[in-house]
Parts: sequence; C-alpha cells; structure tokens
Amino acid sequence: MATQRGAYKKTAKRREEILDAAFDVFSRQGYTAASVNEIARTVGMTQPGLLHHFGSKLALLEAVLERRDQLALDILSGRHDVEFLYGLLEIARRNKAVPGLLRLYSILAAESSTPDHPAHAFIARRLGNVVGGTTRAFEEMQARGLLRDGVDPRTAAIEITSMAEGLQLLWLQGIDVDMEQIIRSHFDSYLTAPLDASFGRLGADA
Amino acid sequence: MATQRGAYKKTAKRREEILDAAFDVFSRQGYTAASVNEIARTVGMTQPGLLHHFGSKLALLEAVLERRDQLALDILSGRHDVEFLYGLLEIARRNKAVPGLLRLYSILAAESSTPDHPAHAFIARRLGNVVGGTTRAFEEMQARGLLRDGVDPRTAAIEITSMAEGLQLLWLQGIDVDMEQIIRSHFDSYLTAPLDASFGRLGADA
DNA sequence: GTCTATACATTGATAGAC
DNA sequence: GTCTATCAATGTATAGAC
Repeated sequence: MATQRGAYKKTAKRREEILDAAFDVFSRQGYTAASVNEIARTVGMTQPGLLHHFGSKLALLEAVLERRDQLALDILSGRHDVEFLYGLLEIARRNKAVPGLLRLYSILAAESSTPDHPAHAFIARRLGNVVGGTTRAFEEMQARGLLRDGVDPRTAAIEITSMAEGLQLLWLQGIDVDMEQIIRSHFDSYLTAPLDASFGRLGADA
Repeated sequence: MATQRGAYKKTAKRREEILDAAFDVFSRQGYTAASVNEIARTVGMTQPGLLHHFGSKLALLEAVLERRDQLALDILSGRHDVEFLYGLLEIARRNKAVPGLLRLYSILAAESSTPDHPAHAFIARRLGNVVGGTTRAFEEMQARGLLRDGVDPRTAAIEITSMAEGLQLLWLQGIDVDMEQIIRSHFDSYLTAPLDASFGRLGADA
C-alpha cells in the first residue's frame, strides 16, 4: 500500500509536468499544429511514453483546458450581479500575466469554429457559458435598476464578450491595449452608476 | 502570339480556379491544417500540378489573401471621415454572406499570433492598417466636432476593431449576433449625432 | 502545363520488451 | 512506467517524362 501511494504520487507528479509542457506547446501552436512528440521531448520523454498517461492527443488537450479553466471557474463560481462583472475584470487582469493561456484560447476558438474540429464542442460550450453567465448578471442588475434605459442584458453580454475576445487578439498581435481598462469603461456605459464607485467600496472592505 | 494569348488565358483561368478552391479549403481549416493536396483534388489536379502555378503553399495563401482583400480595399480606398465608417459597416454587411472569409481571417489572426508563423507579418500589418485607418477617420471627425467629449480616437478605433473581430468569433461559433447592427450602435455611442441620420442623407444622394 | 515517381520529414497511435 | 520499433497516413517539395 505504501508502495502504491508512492507510485501514485510519482505518476501524479509526472502528469503535472506533462500538463505544464503540453500547455506551453499548445499555447504557442494551437491544437492541430502542436505535436505530441514535441511535448514529450520537453519533459524528457518519448512520445509513446507520454501517451501512456493520457491515451490520446485530444484527451491531453482536454486535461490541459480543464485544469486551466479551474482558476476562472473558482473566481466566478457563486458570484452574481455586479460581483460577476468584477470577476470578469479580475480574470482579465490575471490573464495579462499568462499570455500563453490567451493565445491557447484564441487559437482554439478560431480553429475549432468548424463543427468537425475535435475541440469544437468544448469551446462552443465554454463561450456559451461566458455569454450566458454575463447575461444573467446583467439581468440581475437590471432587476435592481442598475442598467440604463434601453440596455438589453443579452446584447450587452455579447458586446462585452466579443470585445474581450477581440482585444485578446489585438494584444496577441502586438498592438498595445489596456484590456482591463477598456472593458471596465464599457461596463460603465451600460450602468446608471459607474462600476468604480462600488468597486472602491468593496475594495476597502477586503 | 495568338497561341500565347490563348495559353495565357487558360493559365489565368486555371489560377482563378485554384484560388477559389484554395480559399475554400483554407477558410475551413486555416493555414497549417490545410493541405495542398486537398486543394489540388478539389480542382481535379495533382498536388505537384498545382504547386507548379504558385511554387509553394505559403505563396498560394498570400495570393488568396491578396485577391480577397482587394474588395475591402476598394471599398475603403479614398474614404475619409464618416464615410470611412460607412465603409466598415458595408464590409461587415458583405462579410455576412461570405462566412468562409471570416473564418479564414479569424483562424489566421489567431494562429499567426506567434511571430514565427508564416502569415504573421501579413496579418499584423493588416490589423494595424485597420486600426490605423479607423483612428484617422475618428481624428478627422473629432476635428469637425463630431465626437463626444472624452472620446479618444485611437481608443475608439481599438474598441471597434476588437469588437468586430470578437463578434466574428462568436458568430462563427454559432452564437446568433447581428454584427452590423451592434457595430453601428457602437459608432453612435462615440458621436454627437447618430450615424443613421447622415447615412440616410447620403443614401438619398446616391 | 500536368503528370508520375519519389524524396524526406513528421504525424498519432499501437505492440511488445523490459 | 517507459522504452524501442514500427505502422500507416499525411505533409511539402522536387525531378523528370510527356
């Protein structure tokens, strides 16, 4: 039993190393162009040795995405209303420090837009969740009278989401943009009172 | 001479056929994942037969992009000020009828974000041109007092460009968005008078 | 101008030894 | 758990016949 736990520990650690390397390669090349072999070499393994842990290239990608999504899910889970928007801003702020993650999602989002791409379902669901969650947050705010007249929650959610996606793209292409600031100011354009005010208050609480 | 012209004509036609097929395949798979062989089969040729016309896969892509960009360039060339914005809207409207073109640029924009990608320079330049052109248009409008207070031309240009790119992405993922309408309403949020008014006037002139 | 043939690399995945 | 060996595909590009 002690031996088994030891083996488990080692395997788990190996998996983490592989996931790190896979993230690195996928984030630079996307899914299609990335090769399992290159990932394997990065961790000092052979390609069959690596696939032993994950079975297939697609399973490997899914494991990578799942682990990386966990942080964002943690930030957003249980949040509603204005706090959900804060969560989005926080994610945008953190993402700036992880360009690879942005690149991975951007490439995946584009290359998986044809329905036969292996990651299509995953990405479509994820994008739907973002738009859906943001829509719900805006609806909650509308119910509390925080939205300006004529602002449609779903339209606002789509606008914010696309702007965020597009800003990532521009930023990855080397264009200098302040993602968080732009999104924040756009939030304000939907609201009766600017986000900054309440944010400062909340920040003081924390 | 007559024979030469005939041969020329035939070759030119062949090139057009190839470009059509190449556009079709690239637009569904991006650059990396697309194969010259599949393009060749589409036009009923062999792969070496096709490469005879273009030399390399990259040259083929560049020829495709060049031809497809021509329409957009024609629409925008010589336009300034408000008319440049009309041009952008017109392009957005037309693009809706050519989903493949959107997909091609979206995939390319993402997969070419690493500097070593073959199409990186092309896409970066193109994106820079769009942002630059839009910035200039906003500056001209600002000089004529058409922009609301506090609207920065370059920021506005970046916002519009990213939203357009992001909307394309959402739309390709199957989310229902009215690209032209959303962009139009965002134009208005920068202006002292809504775009529709002048557009109706210009439309009546034409 | 298009073909066949081919060179040469690289891919994901599997079989089986250790 | 990791390796070597190998598979069958597929990739771009080139050489040379016709």
